[in-house]
Amino acid sequence: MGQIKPNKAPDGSHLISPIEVFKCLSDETRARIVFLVTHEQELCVCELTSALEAAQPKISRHLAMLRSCGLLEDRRQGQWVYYRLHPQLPEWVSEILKKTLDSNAEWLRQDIQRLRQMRDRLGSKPVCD
Amino acid sequence: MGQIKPNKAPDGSHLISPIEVFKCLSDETRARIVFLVTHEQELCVCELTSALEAAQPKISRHLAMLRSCGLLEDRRQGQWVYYRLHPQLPEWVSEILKKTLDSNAEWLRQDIQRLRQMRDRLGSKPVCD
DNA sequence: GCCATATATTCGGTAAAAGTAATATAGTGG
DNA sequence: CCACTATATTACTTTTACCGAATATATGGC
Repeated sequence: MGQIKPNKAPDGSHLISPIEVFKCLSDETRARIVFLVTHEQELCVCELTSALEAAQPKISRHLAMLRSCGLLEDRRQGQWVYYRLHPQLPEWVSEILKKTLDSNAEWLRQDIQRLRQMRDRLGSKPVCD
Repeated sequence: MGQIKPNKAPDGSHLISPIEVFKCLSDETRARIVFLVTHEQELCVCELTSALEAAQPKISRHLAMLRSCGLLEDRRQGQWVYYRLHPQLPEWVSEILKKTLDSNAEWLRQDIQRLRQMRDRLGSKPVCD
């Protein structure tokens, strides 16, 4: 995965090639991140490490790739960094994300469940929010 | 890309994971093959080598991967082998192929053009048909 | 400034994927 | 059976991508 800076298309959406998109989604860790974020709107890094049960540097490295190709956008809030789908994602990309997610719900079940459990465990405590 | 034999889902469609699909499409040669086939319904190997201007063994190797994961189906006719999208492809896969193709027409333009030129050059001669 | 927590980056090793060249198989027509 | 064309496969080399461990940076609270 090279480091490609996203350019703008005439309509203001990001210029991102099919290959780039599919490369992003061809790694299991990245795919789970992208689809979790698609499902949950916004997630911080610690939620992702919990949900995926993966080491933090691993998640961060993949997040960097997803950022650099324009699929995700990050937003810092205090010590936390939140990731969401890039708002200027071309329509066809959001479409295939949604379609794939809807048709493969079972696939993400465990990750989503771990996410819920983590949130329940934290209860109303103001951590990571 | 491993050699994974496609299994059947309850509805008769192939069981193919999102990751497998995206891995197939993450290589430029394979993506061009798949989208060309999506666009043209059916293509034989020699048409693909011409359209992509690639060595025949290279095309054949990628075709083997696309076959083994259930994305393409092959059909032999005389000395030619024709490839098409696998008829039992899950609906979500055909959807994202169509959507991606429609939204990235420019991307395949040259390949399609070379295909047309090849066909024009052969004219009505009964080669590769 | 110091410590704790959250996140990012770098480095070195390794394994998987892609390319090239050579060779094998399959079908067709003589 | 032989020669020819189309396609597939194998063996080898090179490149790319991923991972783990260590380290760096950023923020918040004292």
